[in-house]
Amino acid sequence: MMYSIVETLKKNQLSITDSRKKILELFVRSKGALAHADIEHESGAEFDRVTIYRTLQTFVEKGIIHTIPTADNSVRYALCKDACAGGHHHDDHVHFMCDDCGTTYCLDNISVPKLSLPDGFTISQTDVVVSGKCRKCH
Amino acid sequence: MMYSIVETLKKNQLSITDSRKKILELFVRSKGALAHADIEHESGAEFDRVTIYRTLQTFVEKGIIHTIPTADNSVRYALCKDACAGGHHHDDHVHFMCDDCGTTYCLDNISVPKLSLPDGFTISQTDVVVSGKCRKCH
DNA sequence: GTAACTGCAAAATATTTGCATCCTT
DNA sequence: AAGGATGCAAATATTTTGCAGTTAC
Repeated sequence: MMYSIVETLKKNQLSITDSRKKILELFVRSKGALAHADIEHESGAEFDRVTIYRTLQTFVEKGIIHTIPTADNSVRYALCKDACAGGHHHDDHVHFMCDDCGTTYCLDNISVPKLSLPDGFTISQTDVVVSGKCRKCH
Repeated sequence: MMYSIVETLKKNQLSITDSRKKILELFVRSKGALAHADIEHESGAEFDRVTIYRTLQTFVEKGIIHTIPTADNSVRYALCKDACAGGHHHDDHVHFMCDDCGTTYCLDNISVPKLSLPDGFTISQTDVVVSGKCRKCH
């Protein structure tokens, strides 16, 4: 399936700018999740740090990308599935982070099991963060 | 069951100092997880920021506390069960973070479901991060 | 042309490091 | 007494904010 950068931006009422196109393209091309620093480096330091911060924030608000909770509390982002768009991330995710190489995968096709919590707790979202060794590191 | 602050420190070959005793006591008394800032405030700003950083790091290394992956990537810590001690956190956890009040709970008695990942992935740890409304906020 | 986006400077916040002093054992 | 722990100062890293100039539409 084709992912159209420009379409995605338009669909979310965002103007088409260089930084948005290139940063979104990085996500589309990337297999794993990206941290702020990854974007800074992989884009060849083409944009200001601040622009990257603001672009990521905008993308998160629009539901184009989402943040990933990681075991080491580093901030990483990954593309959302179409279902996410609109700023509501009600889909449940499984994320995998490799202990060796640090690559973070978004395992969208693995379903998150339903949990039953103690009385008085209501669930709005469930994230599963798995650590271990990935394909490449075996 | 009784949790002995001093015993825990001794068991881990740590010298018994004021900051360690008081910070560990905060964790024992606290129902939820604590962030660096919580400790700074709740301890009455009694210790230097740096001491708190170093103490938390020491406790994590010794397996007395562990960090919690949160949906908003804020760094929080919670007491480990006895099984954790020794620096190996091989137990799987369910953590709950309230969208309203931010309180983070360590739900040790809820078991983490086993997942099957794609070929080539090996699991060392599974964290489940649940968001929603807690008891107090309903 | 206008509103939105970007870059630069700077502020605010968070974390780490070095070193002299103090405390635990 | 000796080694480790703490406090302070400062370096470094991260994130946010304000504003003027630029760009998309």
